[in-house]
Amino acid sequence: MTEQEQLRLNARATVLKALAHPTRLWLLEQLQQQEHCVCDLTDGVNADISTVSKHLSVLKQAGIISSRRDGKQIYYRLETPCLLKMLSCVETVIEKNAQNHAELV
Amino acid sequence: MTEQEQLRLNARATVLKALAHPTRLWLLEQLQQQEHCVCDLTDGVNADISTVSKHLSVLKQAGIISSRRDGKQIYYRLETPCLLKMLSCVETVIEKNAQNHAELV
DNA sequence: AAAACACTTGGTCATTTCGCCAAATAACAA
DNA sequence: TTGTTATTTGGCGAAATGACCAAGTGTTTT
Repeated sequence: MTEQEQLRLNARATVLKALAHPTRLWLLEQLQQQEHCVCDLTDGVNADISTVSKHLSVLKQAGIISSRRDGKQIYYRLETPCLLKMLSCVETVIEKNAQNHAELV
Repeated sequence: MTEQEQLRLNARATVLKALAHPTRLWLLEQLQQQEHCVCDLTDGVNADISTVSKHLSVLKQAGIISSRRDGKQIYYRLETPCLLKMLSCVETVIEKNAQNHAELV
């Protein structure tokens, strides 16, 4: 693995790490159709507001979402909609796993 | 977030977490064309054999790769080739980030 | 059977992640 | 200005992750 490759793979891993959390995946699904403020999003998640805020911050840091302030609220928006579509392949893995597991029973 | 949703998102997050490591991404790229034994793969990674073996085990556990024994060696194979293709969207995020960063300078 | 080879597993330690609470900031309202 | 609402940030403890070394397993060679 060259240093060049190392950098490239680090960048990819960073984005994937940001995606790799159930709450963050849920947040992204909420943002798929339209932007939302933190208060909207907090309602659906069973977690502290500060926790949600930090998850959003992770996604923003990774460049997956962006934010804008409107009065007291901050609205988050999905920047790269293909990310959610791309998960169809992840779904393939999961279905395959379920099949394999079923075969073993 | 319903319990149903929770389970679905956990499954996705598990697969994404398995992908979210530079060394594991590198291993997957090696496996893209053909299967390889651990010794092949260890050569390219600057890490202990046991470390590589554990990374492969994570990928296998997630159902991303599979393995077969041939004599003394164990060969790993990519089970879901679409995973690597899907990373093109991750690449989009990275490029966008690079642009944004450039604009700020 | 003993040695050598290829790999995995267990143990340990350092680092990171996650979730909550409390405190800080930012915008608006009274 | 003081208070209120919306959100972020800092700090802390618990849990997960990652890397190495050493020991264990399975296979072939001698």
